[in-house]
Parts: sequence; C-alpha cells; structure tokens
Amino acid sequence: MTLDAVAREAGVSLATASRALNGTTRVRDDLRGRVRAAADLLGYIPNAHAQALASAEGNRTVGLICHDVGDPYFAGIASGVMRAAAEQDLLVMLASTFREPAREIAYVSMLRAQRARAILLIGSGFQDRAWERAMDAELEPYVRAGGRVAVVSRHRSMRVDTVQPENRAGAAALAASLVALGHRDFAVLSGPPELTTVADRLTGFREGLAAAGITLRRVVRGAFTREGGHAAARQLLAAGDARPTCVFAVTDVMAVGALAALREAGVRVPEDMSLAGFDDIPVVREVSPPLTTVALPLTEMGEQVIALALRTPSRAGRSRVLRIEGNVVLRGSTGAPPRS
Amino acid sequence: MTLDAVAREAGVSLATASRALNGTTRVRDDLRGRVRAAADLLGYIPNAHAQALASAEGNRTVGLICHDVGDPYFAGIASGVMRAAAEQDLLVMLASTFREPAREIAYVSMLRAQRARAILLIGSGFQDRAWERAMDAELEPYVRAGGRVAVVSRHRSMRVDTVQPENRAGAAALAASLVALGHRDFAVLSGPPELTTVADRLTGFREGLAAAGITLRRVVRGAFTREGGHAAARQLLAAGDARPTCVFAVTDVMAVGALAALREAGVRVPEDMSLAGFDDIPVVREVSPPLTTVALPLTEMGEQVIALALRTPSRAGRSRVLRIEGNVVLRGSTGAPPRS
DNA sequence: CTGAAAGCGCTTACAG
DNA sequence: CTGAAAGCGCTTACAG
Repeated sequence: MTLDAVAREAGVSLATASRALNGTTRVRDDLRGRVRAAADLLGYIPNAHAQALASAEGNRTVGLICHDVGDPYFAGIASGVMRAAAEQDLLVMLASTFREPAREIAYVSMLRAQRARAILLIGSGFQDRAWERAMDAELEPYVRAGGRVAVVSRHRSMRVDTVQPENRAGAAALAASLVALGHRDFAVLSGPPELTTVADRLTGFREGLAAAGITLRRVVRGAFTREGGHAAARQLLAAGDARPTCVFAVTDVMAVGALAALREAGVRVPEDMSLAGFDDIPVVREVSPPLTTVALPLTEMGEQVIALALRTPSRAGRSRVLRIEGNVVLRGSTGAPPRS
Repeated sequence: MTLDAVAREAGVSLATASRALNGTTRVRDDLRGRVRAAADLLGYIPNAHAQALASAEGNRTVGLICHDVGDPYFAGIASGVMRAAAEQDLLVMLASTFREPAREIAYVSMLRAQRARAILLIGSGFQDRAWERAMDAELEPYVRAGGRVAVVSRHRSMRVDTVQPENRAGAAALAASLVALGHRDFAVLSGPPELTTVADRLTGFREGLAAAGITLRRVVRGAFTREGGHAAARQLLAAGDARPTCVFAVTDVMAVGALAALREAGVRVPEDMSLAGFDDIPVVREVSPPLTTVALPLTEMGEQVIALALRTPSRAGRSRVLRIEGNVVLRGSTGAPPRS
C-alpha cells in the first residue's frame, strides 16, 4: 500500500493525499475525508523511510546506548527514557554494548546511518585516549549535521548535554556518614578502573575519609557485576590481614554480590562488618539487611537525558550539565563497628 | 556526505561506488580501494533510509515490544534479544507498552511504518476479543508483506512463531512439590485476570492441587508489580479467616513484594508460612529467604524468540511453537507447614 | 486550496 | 567489470 494507491482511491493527487494525511497544509474538508477513508480502507501505513528521506524533519527515532539493559541500573534509566519517548511518539533504538568500547562506537555509527534524531549515551565512558578520539570523531559530524547527543555519567570534552550524577560528592558524603557511625577501617570493592564512574566514586570516598583523617586501607578490584562483587568480597575475606569494619562497593550490583559472599562466609552484616553500595537500584531494599547506599533517581535521570537531547538548543549552542545529587540512605546493612 | 560525493572523490560512477562499498558485485580492486579511501576520507555514512527504500533487502532493524523494560522479567528477555541482535548486526527498536493494550497496537503500527524486519511481542497477551481482532488486523498484512512475527508467552490464533513457557504445567508441578512438603491449605496472589499468563498459572496450580485432592482456598488479586504483590499479601493477612500455610504468587516480582509484606507483618517465612513465585528473576536468590520458584531461562528465551523470527520460514509456512519447560526450584522460602 | 514535478540518497536491472 | 538511468515512496517548493 503506497500513498499513490490511496490518492487514486480517493481520486486526488499524490500531493493532496500527503497533505490530507499529515495535516500540514489546509486541505478542503471533503477531500481530506475521502483521503482518510481511502487510507483506512486500504490499511495504508506510511513508509517511514520514504518520509525520512523526503522530509526535512527527519525521523521520529532516538538511539539509546547502554552497557546492558539486563542490569537494573540501566534498566531503570532506560525505563525512564521509554516513558518520555512514548509521550512524544518517539521510537527508541536500543543498543547494549556489553561493555565493549568498540561496540559502542559501532552503534553510534549505526544510529547515524539511521539518522536518529538524538543519540543517548548511558553509563560511564572509558578513560582511553584512542577511544575518546574515535568516539569524538563519530559524534562531531553527527552533531554538526544537526544530530543531538546527550549523555548520562560521562565526562565529555565535546559539547554535549549531560546528566551528571555527583559520584564524587555522593561517595564523599557516604564516607562521612560511615565515619559518623564509628568506622575507621575501610575497604572498597571497586570496578574496572578505566570507567570514569569508578574513578570518581573511589576518589570521592577517599576524600570523604581524608576529611576525617582516615586513609583507605584496601581496594579490591572486581568486575562491574553481581559476580564481580561476590568475587571481590571473597578475595577481601581471604586476605590474611585484619578485616575492615566497613566495606563500600562502588555499585549496588556489586554490593548485592558482596552481601551474598559475606553471608556465605558467615560474616554477619552489619554486626561483624558494615556494607554499603551506590545507585539505589530496587533490589537493595529487598535483601536482608537492606543496603545502605547513595540513591540516584534512575527513572528521572532517563527522562531528563532525553529531555535534554530533545530540547531546542540554546542560541549559544552551549551544552548543559544537569547535576544529580546522590542522597545517602542509611539502611540496615550499616551499623556501628564491632567492639574489638 | 552522500555516496555521490564519495563517487566523485574516487572518480568513479555512483553505481560503482555503491558496489564497491557493499561488496555485492565484483569490482576491480584498484577502484574498490579508491572508493574505500574516499569514503574514509569524507567520513561517509550511508543513509539507512535510502538503502531501505532502494533495496529489496529491507532494513536491519527488529522491533521488540514488551510491557516494561524496567521489570526484571522483561529486562532478562530483552537482554537475550539484544545479545543475539548484536551478533547479527541488527538494531533493536524497543517499545514499552506499560501494559496498555492500545499502546501495543500503536507500536506495531509504528514498527510496520519503520519496515522492521521482524516484530517480537514479549509477554502475556490480553484476553479481549476486540483487542485480539485489532491486533490481528495489524499483524496480518505485515506478515503477508513478508514481515516476521514471533512472540513469547502468547496464545495466538494467528500463525506466528511462539516461545511458550509451560505456565500451566510449571504451576502444576510447583503445586505438587508444595503438597509434597506437607501443605494442604493454599492461597494464590494473582495478577490481572485478563492476562493469559495469569490464567494459565492459576489453572495449572489448581490442577496440581486437585491431583492431590486439594481445593484452592483463596485467590487474592493484585497488580502485576512488586507493590501489587505487597498489597495482595496484606489483604490476605488482613482477612479474618485462618491463614493458609502456603502462598503462591503468580510472578516473582509479586512474590518479592509479598515477602516484604509478610516480614513487615511479623509472619516468618517459611516457619509460619511458605511462599513461592514463578519466573526465577535474579532478585529471588538475593532475598532472605531465597524464593522457591518455577525457573524460566529468560535470556535464552530472548535469544530463541529472535532466532525464531529470523529463521527462514518453513516451506509450508507453518508456525513453530517452542515449549519452554519451567523447573521447580525449591529454596528457603518454602518448608513444612507449621504444626497446628 | 490543488496538482505536476523535482528531489531526498540509495540499489540494481539493463546495456555495454 | 562499469556506467547511465530508472525507481523505491514520500514531501514540498512552485505554479496555478
């Protein structure tokens, strides 16, 4: 079914049929009626590709690139993006990179080919000069051609709009709260150091401790997953030296894994050891004890990043940074340190 | 940057440039080299819309419609779809209906306009004649025009490929296992009855009980969410009559909410009451006690549904149904009934 | 308000 | 193997 067939059925020209259906220009009521009826009758569905090609408007799709929709952190943000997109009749093209930097760049390229109206990059970038250059080379022509880019949790040299959780400040505030509980001896379960989010949270936590004159004793590195947190916690416990009284996992996903590892090792939380995470993904309220964390409004962040991308660019073309404060939420997984 | 510019830069015709880049036809090596160099130099990115319009192949996108990516059940399946799509260089257009039947049909229409190669419908359909008719009217012309449709958890009159979890058999097996633990007095926390999945699980559970000569005493209906499970459990406890010894929530998401409600009410699980769910979403292993459930291989199901959609249709054009067995996994949330 | 026509950026028979 | 040209299905100045 093409528009041409609809026009013929309605006895009008192609141009009139197009205008009647899109409502851009005035069309005589009876003609519009005939066209609509013909379209209904034939079950006409416009070809979005032809529309995108012919019109200046471009198409109604946005691209969303994240590390993994299966991860509750990204699922939360994606959910917010979906909600906002639905309200604006936008279709979302979703890409999961599974944390492969090269794949992320390839997806941007595919999204450019699709002439996506906007590209949303969700989740920490990689601290890697070559990768950054390649990414910029991909993004710059896209933006120059009118494409919109907005990111979550990413430091950009480029002028793109950003939703930036205050990772550093949040981690520092968490450290302060933990110190206030009486802890002096900390370990961090950390993720891949090339992720900027990891670096920021680690730095912030260190700063928070330093403000109280405390030095972070130990950092164990793990994968950015539940299993990574589990393994890191086991490694921490296996080490011969005295155990810290409090452990900070840089993401809730890791913290959940760590909690399981502690339980398996017979370490009571928080009696023997306190545990905290970051993000406030839904699951942390369901575990026992519920996890102390730094809460980020994930769904909202998703809504905000797409709003940022779609807003009419400021005359100056300056990029905007929306800072998202992280709120420390003390729950059952943290308490006073055990008396030694 | 258009192909035309690339051709000019390389000093060849448009046709040759196209062929050199797509590798469909033989092109003299030196020419191919020049075209590639020119494309690189100019940062050429093909226009997918023009390609889709001009070629018979159609575009490399598939549509994925689910109720909500924010829900771990759908996130799990979506994750599997994404993985498989990535391997085949396919882009996924994601749609969340937030359980509005009308929105689902609207999305199918949008996906048709995008000329998606395949449309994947994930999650229970609605038992509603008018809706089914409208959906079929949308899908039928799409399939006739060569579109591929595959669904998860959906009864179809239409001939579409289906990944079908054995909801009924799984629930029946669960009931048998629970009876084997000694329970005789059951309640079910159920979801919206118009969802076929709910109906199937409820029926199966009843059948499983019936096989042991037991009648289901109580069904409490709730929303298909964590909060719905929480509310339903509260309602169950609030009822004056004697409490059942074992509760089955038709989805894990609801079961997690119910577990929280029981805890809040001081009901010990499983000492005072056993609790089971269905799906085996990741979170159920993290809660305390971990939930007994009927396990479904979510990621795999995602991979299978897209594989089904993309496979070359059988000569007979018959639809295929892939039955997925649910495995009862007994965990800490179920035990012997309390002695009365 | 309406229509004939050009053009969006490609692919692909069809000749050479 | 290569090129000129038609055509994919629309939108939108440009005349009327």
